[in-house]
Amino acid sequence: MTVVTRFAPSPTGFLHIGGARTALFNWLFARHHGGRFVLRIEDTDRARSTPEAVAAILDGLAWLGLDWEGEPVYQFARAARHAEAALSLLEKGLAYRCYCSPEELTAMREELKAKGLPPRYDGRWRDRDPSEAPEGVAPVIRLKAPQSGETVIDDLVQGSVTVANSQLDDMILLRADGTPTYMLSVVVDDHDMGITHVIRGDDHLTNAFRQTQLYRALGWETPRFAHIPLIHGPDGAKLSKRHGALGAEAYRDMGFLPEALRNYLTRLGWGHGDAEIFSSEQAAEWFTLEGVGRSPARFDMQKLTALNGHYLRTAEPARLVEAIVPRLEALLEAPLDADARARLTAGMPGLQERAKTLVDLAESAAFYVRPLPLPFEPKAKTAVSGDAGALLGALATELATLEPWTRESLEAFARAQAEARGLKLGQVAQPLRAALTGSTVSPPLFEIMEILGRAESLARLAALPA
RNA sequence: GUCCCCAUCGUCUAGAGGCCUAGGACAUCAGCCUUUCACGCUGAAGACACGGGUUCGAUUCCCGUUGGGGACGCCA
Repeated sequence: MTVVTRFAPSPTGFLHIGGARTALFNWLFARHHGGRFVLRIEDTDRARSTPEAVAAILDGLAWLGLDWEGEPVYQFARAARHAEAALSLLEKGLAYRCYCSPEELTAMREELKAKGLPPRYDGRWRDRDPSEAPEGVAPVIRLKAPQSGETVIDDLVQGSVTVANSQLDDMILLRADGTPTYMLSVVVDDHDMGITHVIRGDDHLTNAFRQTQLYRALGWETPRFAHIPLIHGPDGAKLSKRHGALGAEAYRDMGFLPEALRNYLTRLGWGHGDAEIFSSEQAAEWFTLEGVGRSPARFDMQKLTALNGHYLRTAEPARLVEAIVPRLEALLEAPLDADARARLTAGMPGLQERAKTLVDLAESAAFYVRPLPLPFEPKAKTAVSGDAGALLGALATELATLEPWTRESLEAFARAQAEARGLKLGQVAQPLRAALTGSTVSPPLFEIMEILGRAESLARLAALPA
């Protein structure tokens, strides 16, 4: 049997990080088994679903590199099929019409709650004769769920979980307006799409019981369930927008690489021995549901950042240049010319070694492409003032005729100058660094000078702040 | 409130009864490297929530307590 997994987001917002991980686990599981990973857009809530949200989710998945097979299934388009399933249940006496108004149900819940009882539908229309139906009220269709016994799900992550059927009420299948509810749609779609493994957030665990009842009523075999633990914020509470329940594109904008986020998310709630850094191909080879933990995990920006630093250091320089050019152009409010790009390309190895995110990378690369005069950080300004100013003037004179202009000879020059003046190398190098970059932090000085070239270096030495 | 789930360093985790003097990673601290910052390297500190069982022996199995989380919609 071919494994078929799915990711089924509702398009009411962006692809948040928890959803991204759910998609990732489904993708990994399918790949591990040589199966298929498909997408279904759960857009049956017409009031809240938007095409923008669909686009955001698809973009997020694409950016993360989670490719799905075929075209996404739009759930709303299958409403007629869902209704047909509910009607078939009605015919078989496995479902019934309920004429309660929403107000009546709210009152029922509040009354039960006040008594300290669980807020459930009491089944008042379950066995009532349809002839008692009130005039002008459109009924909903409810499943005639078993009232005794228990429902057990054999979850691939959580193990065997049992709930008493008395805890579950008769769920609504079809709304008064004839549209299907989520419970019905999910079951029908998962069945029709041939989904073999439903891997989703733990918050759906209780839904699995109701869905199991529905599968039984419909006479269908249930898929295997795997409810993965939720991701929490740094404070252990449910992940909110304040923490990191941001869209995937927010992580992209913060300068994270998709492979870093994939690696991090894979490791969150899943482990394979001591493995920490691995490709997605490797992860797919290793990925099993047995490796998924059962407790919720907190989202840790620092670890993601550290991982991102690793992937940044090992990335292709050319790719990183392309990634930061738009950021730099936005920063400088001007397009970069070929000369600027050449400097970035030459300087990238030294730059990427030091960056943690693409945002850092762009910031630290900016000095290579800024027009003069350079903006100076306070510390850098201090570093080129006073005695250092005179020193830089003297060095500039010597530098004008230094041959050759290579990092090796520049270093030899700086060492010789330092020795001749009774200074430490750092006392010569720091003022130069500050003068050439406007900062006290940069890639190796002589590498910078070589890349900048003699003319630019001298121009910078001549354009120091007052 | 009812039901369900969870529980190893600050965080993510390894651990499937003796291999545990509980391992790794991030973060933290100290040092080395060094023209700055990173990287890298070395070292330090740091956890089995608690209480009962079961067993010759429990981090590992069972029960309870406590703590955390989730679900209880004509939302998905």
